[in-house]
Order: sequence, then C-alpha cells, then structure tokens
Amino acid sequence: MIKVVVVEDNDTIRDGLKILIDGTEGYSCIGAYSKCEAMLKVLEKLQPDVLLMDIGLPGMNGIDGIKEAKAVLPDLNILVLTVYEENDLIFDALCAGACGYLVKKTPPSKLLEAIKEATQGGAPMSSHIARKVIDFFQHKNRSASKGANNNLTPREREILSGLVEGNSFKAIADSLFISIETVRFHFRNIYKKLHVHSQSEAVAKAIKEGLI
Amino acid sequence: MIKVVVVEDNDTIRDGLKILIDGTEGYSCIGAYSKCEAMLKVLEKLQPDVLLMDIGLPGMNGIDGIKEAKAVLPDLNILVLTVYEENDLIFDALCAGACGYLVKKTPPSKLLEAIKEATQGGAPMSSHIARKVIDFFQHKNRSASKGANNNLTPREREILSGLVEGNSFKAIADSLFISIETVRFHFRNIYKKLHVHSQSEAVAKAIKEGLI
DNA sequence: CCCCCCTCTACCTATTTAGGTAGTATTAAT
DNA sequence: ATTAATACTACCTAAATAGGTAGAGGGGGG
Repeated sequence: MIKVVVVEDNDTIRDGLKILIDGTEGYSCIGAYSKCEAMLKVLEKLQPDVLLMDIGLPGMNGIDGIKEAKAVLPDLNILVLTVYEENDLIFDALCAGACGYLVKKTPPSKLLEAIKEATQGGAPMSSHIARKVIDFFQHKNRSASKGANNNLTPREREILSGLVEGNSFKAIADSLFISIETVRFHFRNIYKKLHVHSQSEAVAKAIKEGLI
Repeated sequence: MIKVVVVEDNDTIRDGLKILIDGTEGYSCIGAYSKCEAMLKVLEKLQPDVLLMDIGLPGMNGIDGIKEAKAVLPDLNILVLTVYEENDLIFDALCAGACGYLVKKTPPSKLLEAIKEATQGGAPMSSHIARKVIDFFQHKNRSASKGANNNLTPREREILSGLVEGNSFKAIADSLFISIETVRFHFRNIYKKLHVHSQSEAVAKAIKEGLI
C-alpha cells in the first residue's frame, strides 16, 4: 500500500486527488492539506511514501515546503504537481528535493503510475519537463563550447586550463615543455581577449563562462 | 511515419530493433549500422526523425558519435540505448546532445513509445536514469551549501569573494575599508585552510567547491 | 580572569606576474 | 606570393603576490 499525502490549495482538485488515490487498489491518501504549514506539522507522524505537492500555494511557497519536508523526512519522495512550466521553478523544485515534476494536465492513470514510479526509485516527469531538464545539460555545454571561449585558440585554452588547475606560469611551462616566456605571451593575449588583468579574474571568468 | 536510424554493434540486437521498428505501424527503420562512422556518412541524406544509439561501440565511441551527429543535424532527436548506467556516461551523453537515455532491458512497447515521445519534444528516460539526472541537481546544491565552506570565517569568505570577482588585494582592501596588509593576512590563512598557494588555485577551489 | 579565535596592521624578502617591445617559425588562406 | 593567425622565445621594468615574523584589540567560553 502506497501512502500518499497531498498538498493543494484548490479544494476541487485536492478532493479529486484524494478520491482518485483512495479509490485505487494499492494506494491510500493518508492526508490532504491546502497549505504546506499544515502538512509539515503532521508529516513526521504520517510517514507517507509520497508527497504530492502543488507549487503555487498561498502562505509558504511550495519550494520552501519541499525543503522543510525533506528536512523532516530526507528519504521522502516528493512529486511536484503544477501548472507552471517555467524553467526556474522546475530547477528550484528539483534542487529543493523533488524527485519528479508533473504538469496538472497529467491524466489520472499516468499520475498513479508516477506515484508508484517514485516509490521505486524513479523520477517521473512530464515529457516536456524532462526535455527542459536535459536541455539544461546541453545548454551548459553549448555556452561552454560556443559561447565565449570562441576567441581563445586551442593553445590558449590549454594554458588557461593549467592556471585553473592551480599551476604557476613556471609549472605550466614545464608541463607543456615550453618557455615561461611563451606562457606569459599567451597569457597576455588571453587577458586581452577576456578583458581581465589578473590570474584570479581570468580563472573566475574561465570557470563561470565554462571556457575550460 | 517516424523515420528511425539505429546504431548498434551487436548484430542480433540491431536486427531485432530493425524488425521491431519496421514491423510497427507508423515507424520505419531507414538505416541500421554497426558503427558511428558508417551512420555519419549517410546521416544527412537519410534525415531521420530519431537516432537510436548504443554507447559502447567499437571504433568511434557513442558520445563522440552523438556530437558529430548533432553537428550534422542539430535538431535530430538522439536516444541512447545502452547497458551502462554509470553517471559519467549518462551526463556525457546528455551534454553531447542526447535527448533521452534508455537501458537495454526496456521492453519493446516502451521503446516504441519512447521514440514517439522523442519526436514530440519529450525526453524519455528509464526511471532510474531519470532519478540520477535529478539527483545531479540536488547534489549540486548540497555540496554548495554545506560542503567545505565551513572552516572559512565569514570575513575570509568575504575576502575570497572579492578575489573571485576579479579584484586585486588593494581593491579588496579599499572596498572593505581595511589595509592591504590585512587582506594579505587573511589570504595567508585562507591559503592554509584550502591548501593552495596562489590566487588562481584559491579561486578555482572556491568556485568548484561552491565556497562563495 | 585568562585563553582562544577572529580581526586588524606592519615590515621584511624572495618570487611571481603584468605589460611593453621585438623577433623567428609554421601554417592556412587570399 | 603575400598576409593573417598561431605558436614560440627573449629582455626590460614596475607592480603584485607569497610567506615569514610580530604585535594590538575585541569578544566569547571555560
């Protein structure tokens, strides 16, 4: 029996979810609240398997609710159920501890399946949400490979990497079997291209913009 | 009709996939190769909707194959189909441009569904893979908020931040209304605590470990 | 009350970096 | 064949940084 707790401010939806869950073999809705605060008070007693949460709530917002819930029960599976598809909310929710993210138009059968999946170590996501999540990885890379590293030559990137690893000019020179003067030469060009005037600035920019 | 190209070195599996895809209404396997190189040569002509790729291939590895394929057809939906569940491979594949990641034990019906999902802007993933992906976000946060920033005093973090912003010791001193000697004093302590010996190393460590 | 930690300042020396000028060699493109 | 871009080396000066030593003042806890 999968024990589910629901937090959803819309009475109609909340009641609908409770009826759906309780009405399905193997599922039980052991709590349904309109606010995070109310849920958090009894969370430890309830010990649910899955927490189904709305994000756009009055009072404490859903993201903070997730964090607090995770603080009480670190292994709780939290599913976000929402109308929002904004990237920030998705990532905030995932970072806060959600293990899945469903849009509200998800059909009941899929919702029940998602709840079960969550208890089995899965991460149910609506397909468009999943795409946004994986896009994150590609964007991370895109900015790294095209973004701003463009004007740096391969050799310059190599040398800059050495600095990011924490090596001195001399160490970089030795590892590349070139003169320290050559390293200095490259850094002059790197600094010009990145518009910086010190090692630390260059390292910070290199890491932040994913140049390396 | 969804046009699929398969790359898989195991003849049995490859033939099985081709038969499955061709044998299903609405799907067509317009190419099946045992190596990335062969697929890449004809990719532009084939113009498939989905590329189903193995990762552990002889010759060019799957990750590079994904990158090259994306270079030819940037909007191609690439699904990884593999036995590997190592984190690095998953993330490398996603960064390279895969839009989904399926383990080989995925049943045929799920596989076909995943192919369709990919063409509709989804990101089909086996449930355990999805969990690993979302775990990434949570770990990212955990190490950033708790990780190692502990042993630095508030003042030291403040000063280190200045360095990460790209400021010189003097600039940091001025902005905090303290002497440059004080800044140097703090950096000596910061370096000891972080076990580094230069600005760049400190900045790199600070950013990577999320100290700032 | 005393000790420890944090914060602040100073001086010394050796090393490293920043920025400028100047020149050679190789390769790819015009 | 000339140009542009890249990679390499050298020498110069001024500035910044690393590491050591030394000491003052404040606040919290034993």
